[in-house]
Amino acid sequence: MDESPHYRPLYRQVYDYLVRQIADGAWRPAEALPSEQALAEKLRVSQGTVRKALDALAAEKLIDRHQGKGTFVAEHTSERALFRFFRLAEPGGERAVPTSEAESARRRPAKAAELRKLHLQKGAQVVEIRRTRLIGGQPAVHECIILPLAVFPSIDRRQPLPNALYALFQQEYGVNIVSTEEELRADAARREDVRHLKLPLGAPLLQIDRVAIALDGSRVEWRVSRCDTTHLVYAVNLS
Amino acid sequence: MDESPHYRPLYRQVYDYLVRQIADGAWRPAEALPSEQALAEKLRVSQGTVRKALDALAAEKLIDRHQGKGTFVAEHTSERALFRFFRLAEPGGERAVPTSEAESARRRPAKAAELRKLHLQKGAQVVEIRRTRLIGGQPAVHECIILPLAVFPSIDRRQPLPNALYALFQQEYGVNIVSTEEELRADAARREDVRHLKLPLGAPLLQIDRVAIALDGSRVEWRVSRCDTTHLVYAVNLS
DNA sequence: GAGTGGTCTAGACCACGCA
DNA sequence: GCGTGGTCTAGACCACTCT
Repeated sequence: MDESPHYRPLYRQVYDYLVRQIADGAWRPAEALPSEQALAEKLRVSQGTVRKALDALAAEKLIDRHQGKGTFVAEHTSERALFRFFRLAEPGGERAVPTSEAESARRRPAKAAELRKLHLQKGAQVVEIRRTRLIGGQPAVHECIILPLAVFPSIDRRQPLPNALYALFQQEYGVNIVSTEEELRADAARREDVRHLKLPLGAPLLQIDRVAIALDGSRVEWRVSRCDTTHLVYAVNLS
Repeated sequence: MDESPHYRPLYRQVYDYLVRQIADGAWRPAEALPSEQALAEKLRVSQGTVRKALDALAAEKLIDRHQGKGTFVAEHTSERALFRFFRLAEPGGERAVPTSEAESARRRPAKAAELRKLHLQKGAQVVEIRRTRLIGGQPAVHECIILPLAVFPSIDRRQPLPNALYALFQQEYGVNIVSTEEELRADAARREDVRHLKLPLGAPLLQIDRVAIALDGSRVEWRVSRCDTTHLVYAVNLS
């Protein structure tokens, strides 16, 4: 494996090695990794040590393991991505499924706030995507998405964009979203919101400010969603 | 251990046994459990099997483990409970710390919605607590908390209530809150909100509807918080 | 030094998916 | 029946805390 001045357990080194391999695309999404035994022999450690590393990866949903079948790179299918990061639901439970419309994308230099949010260098280019999302045929969310052009080259030329952007990020750009940081607040509908969401001016809406973080820790998306929560709720389960 | 018709791995049986022990208060919060070796001998399993069960408990934050010291029942100190389940923060990061004022508690029969939310039987008594919470000296949240009287006997006579209710639940009633289900929506300030939160009528506010779930899976608290998010945000990190 | 949890190993056997 | 991951064991050694 590798040597470092500070002590790092063997299984941790195996873990880091595997994360790097996945991030570098050594195995495609949904493709099988080598078996525990094969990895153990290749890395010259015991099978138990490999297993501990793989269990950690599975806990973070980076891989899927199936007894009798093998270990696979987790795939950001649109259903999974929606279920994992899209939190709007009917009050009481059922997860809501959105469709998109009225989409636009354009590239431009990043503004100061965007440089800060995405940890970009001055002068960086971004793509701004705006779209309205419908739930049950009704406009429910309008969102503004900022992406660094350097991470997603020419993504602005790729219209229409799929409903689940994170699946596109993974499949076409090799970018795995592993976590998000969100800030929620209530705000009053502005003229712009009235236009997008058929709400009265000043009506309360829920604003979700999200930064998405990739496998390598970089901040690759800033998304501000303004949601009509008359018929929907944002559902969180903490534990 | 025990026998059941369906297959349950040994470590799972050890896990269930330990959960039951903790739920029954076999060890007080912050008290040490027996060592891995001692548990292994008592339960007639290998140390590795006990370890796997303990690791799972630690992952769910039911116990704390410290190399060289031992394994301890996790304690819901007020700081920890606030950090874990109180999500209001300054925009950008710093977690906000609330104080309470204008508190009231009274017992009464549960209403229909409360029976449903808390899975109570008709005729059950509940305690309704209302309080305003200040952040930085300013009223920021008004909440209405519904508790089943059967679970928290005489809790209505215990005023003033501590800021962190979940620590009280654990220490005085043996009730460990392990998870919550929340639904968030934006709403317009009503007359009642104006009185509590110094907001203009109709101003947007964030409503958090939370059910808290105890170690045994029972639903032991329904809390509706109405928050002024002019200066605060609700922060969520998903992964 | 004694006792705790943490790491690592080697090997046996079980449960599952598939051909 | 073979190969996969899942469980379980026994034992060695390491790292940390406390006395």
